[in-house]
Amino acid sequence: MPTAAAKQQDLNDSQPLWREAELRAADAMGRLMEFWGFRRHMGRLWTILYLSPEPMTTAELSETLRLSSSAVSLSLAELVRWGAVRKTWRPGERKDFYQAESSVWKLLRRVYERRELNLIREAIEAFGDAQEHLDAVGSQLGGDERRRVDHMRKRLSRLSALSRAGERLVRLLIAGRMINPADLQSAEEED
Amino acid sequence: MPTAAAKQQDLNDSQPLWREAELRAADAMGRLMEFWGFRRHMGRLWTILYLSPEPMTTAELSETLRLSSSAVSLSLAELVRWGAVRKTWRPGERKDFYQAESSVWKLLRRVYERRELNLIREAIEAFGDAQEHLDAVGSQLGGDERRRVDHMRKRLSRLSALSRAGERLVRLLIAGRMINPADLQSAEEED
DNA sequence: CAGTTTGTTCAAATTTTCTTGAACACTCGT
DNA sequence: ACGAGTGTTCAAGAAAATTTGAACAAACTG
Repeated sequence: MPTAAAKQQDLNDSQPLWREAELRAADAMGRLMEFWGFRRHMGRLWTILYLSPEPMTTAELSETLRLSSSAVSLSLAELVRWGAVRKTWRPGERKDFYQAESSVWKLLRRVYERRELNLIREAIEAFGDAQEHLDAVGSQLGGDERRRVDHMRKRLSRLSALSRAGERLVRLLIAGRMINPADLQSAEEED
Repeated sequence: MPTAAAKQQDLNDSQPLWREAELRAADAMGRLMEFWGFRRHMGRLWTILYLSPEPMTTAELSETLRLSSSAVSLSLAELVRWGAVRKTWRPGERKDFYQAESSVWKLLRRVYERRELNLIREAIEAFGDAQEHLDAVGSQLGGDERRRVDHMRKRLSRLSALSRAGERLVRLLIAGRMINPADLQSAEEED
């Protein structure tokens, strides 16, 4: 019976020569995606598909990355929902084949549109709520309390201005238009 | 003995009227920060300090957010490392006081500089390694294998170009200069 | 229609991350 | 130097997430 080490060696031997390069790229993308708030396997799977000239099956993917078929199924489904991967089929084959959406720019845009924009909008809303709340109680107060609330009001309106500026920037990004980061800078200066 | 609900009510009653607004804003920022890969408490604590006209002590912070003193200490220390919060002291007081860095733009820039830029650089390096690896094995092959490796080479060089374009964009952002997202778009078109 | 093959869902198990209270360390005033 | 008041570190416990194998479901074949 072969030892575990020997088995591992066999595995290495049976891999195509370019497997190593493929895995390094996949890992790099996995780290990027994980950092960006996605499952790491989404980045890894997408990269394998992106580097492959042919669509691949779940079996090939799970073999390449040594993932269970359920992990592959889960992450692929999410990639499909994000439009990062498409299913295709081949005449005479019953399996599903997957291929990567190859325009990274398109994908970036979609994520900013669906996810980041939403996040910012929620923040804008929350800051707005907080401001309303302050306005409601502010009038009842005097003295120290009043000064305190006035300070909060100024700061909150800066946060609101900043987040609205952020929203505009993301919109511009999505539209592929020029962005001026100085807009953020000035959003918190005006008073 | 008061019930738990009654205790909670007492607590509510003893809070200043603006506490609710403060907490809403803090929570919104906590969500943003958590999404952005930081501890959620960092966003919450920073916001409380940002809204306060006076520097605050750890005791006040832990009371406001109902956090253990160790949680406060941990997150504050990290905020200090990021330059998002500064310690100050008052004559005659032994406690540490904390105040928020109030320029959000400065903070954004620092994070992009220290963290995102680094992340992209690591990815660029990894893609570069993968390319070298491919070049090393590519020459030994022929036929199908050769075609396969050529395809990978094209795709990898696109990933490299994209990540280098990303690095340039982040640099521009940090410098506060205009950014053209179309640079990303064109980075993956040229072949 | 029975039997395969393939894909998805689910709950349990594992791993990772977060939170906390207690122990430790440090500083200052007496 | 001692003791009170602060702040930090650490290990244990709690919570959250990821991962997996197995059960289930769906689609096709003969």
